[in-house]
Amino acid sequence: MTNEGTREGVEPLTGAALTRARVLDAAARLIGTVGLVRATTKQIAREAGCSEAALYKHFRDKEEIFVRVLRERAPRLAAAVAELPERAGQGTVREHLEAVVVVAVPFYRQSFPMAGGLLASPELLAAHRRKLDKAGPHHVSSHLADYLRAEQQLGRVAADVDPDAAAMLLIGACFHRAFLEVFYAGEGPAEAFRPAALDEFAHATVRALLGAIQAPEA
Amino acid sequence: MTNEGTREGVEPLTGAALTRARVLDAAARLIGTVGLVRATTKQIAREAGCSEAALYKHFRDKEEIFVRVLRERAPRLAAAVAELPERAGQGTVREHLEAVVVVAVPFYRQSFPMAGGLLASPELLAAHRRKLDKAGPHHVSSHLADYLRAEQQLGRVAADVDPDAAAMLLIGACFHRAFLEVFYAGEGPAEAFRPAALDEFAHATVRALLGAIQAPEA
DNA sequence: CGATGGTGAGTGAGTGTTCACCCACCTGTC
DNA sequence: GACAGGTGGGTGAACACTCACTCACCATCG
Repeated sequence: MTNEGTREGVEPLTGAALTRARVLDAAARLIGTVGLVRATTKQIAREAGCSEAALYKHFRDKEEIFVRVLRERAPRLAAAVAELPERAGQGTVREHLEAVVVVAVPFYRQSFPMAGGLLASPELLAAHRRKLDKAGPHHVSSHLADYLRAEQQLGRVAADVDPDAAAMLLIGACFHRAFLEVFYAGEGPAEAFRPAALDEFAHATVRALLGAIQAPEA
Repeated sequence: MTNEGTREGVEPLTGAALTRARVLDAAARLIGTVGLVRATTKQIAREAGCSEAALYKHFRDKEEIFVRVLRERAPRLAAAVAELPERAGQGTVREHLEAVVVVAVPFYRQSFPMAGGLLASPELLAAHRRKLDKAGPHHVSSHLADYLRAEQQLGRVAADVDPDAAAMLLIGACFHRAFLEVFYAGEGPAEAFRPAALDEFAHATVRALLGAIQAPEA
């Protein structure tokens, strides 16, 4: 219980904050391994090395633990994409879009087990939605569309393209890919969904988006 | 076993089959309204107008009810897309792709609440995955890719396009769109996700996929 | 024909288990 | 000694599922 930064060294987390962090880590780990429905208060407490009652010294209820995990432990996808418009004109469009894919797929993969629990329970979903003022899931594609619009004005993206539709295509592909990775975790047509294939996926997907699919004469 | 329509006359479903159908309808309705976690055996029985025990005369356990709902009540998206390759060369590519969008989005929208419950519970997911021999979710995009390949051989789709990546883009957009519709059901930026907008979405998305996004000189 | 027994559908009243959550109490630190 | 942080033990509620039983129906047979 006495804690100098002996073990972590970098982070001088004191008792209370340390326990809080351990609870969030435990919850995140359990959600990823055994799923949201088996991530019970008893399991979280055991994994965090404290009692069930201790959870309620730091969080109002179980739902708040999950909300905090989603907000404090998830990669900041929306924020990363929101910075893209500023980079318009630098590097290549292809590089930026591939970077989005490489960030977005793991983010969605990690978020799916938790989001799944929300989709299965409209009341949880409504509660969570209210807390996501400007970080809602639709902002990812809309920020990406903003970036494409900026590149359009710079002439690096064709003028007759609908930025919203193009952004939806790319983000949707990442979203679907992440779903398939979770769905076939460990089994199924795994060779296509192994993490090492992410770079290939990013390359092929961005290439398809950038290219024309319609034959010249058709 | 003997089944004349003596009582109903109009309804070919007699006692046992009727109850079974009512249970599946009730379960599907509850999943869509109160969510999977609140779709308890008690609620299903009440909604179906029978006792809880009666459920177990027709289904081994609760999980089997959900599996049957998913298999017998959901639109057959994979089957519909699987027929596409035969239609290569007929009509226009645009028409076929827009038709896919119009079918896929409602399908995914309806499936999300149930799939969400699966994602939140790896054991349910594994059980369900085993029963989906050739109807797994990755078949949708792979069948669509087959169709694009067929059109490619007919010269109606550019030869240098990766059919798998293009299919993933379109299906992914539908998948993501359906997710957003469920997530923002009733609230949020609803104007963009109203059902009436589905045709516009299909048109814009397919147009973006068919067009080139990269400027000629870049 | 009418008694007998088998059968599938259905039920009310439970079963054991698991869950989120909480109370009374302890303990180290300012 | 006040108090934040932490605990063991418990609580009522909800859950999926079961049990012993009823009832309607039907085939068989004395």
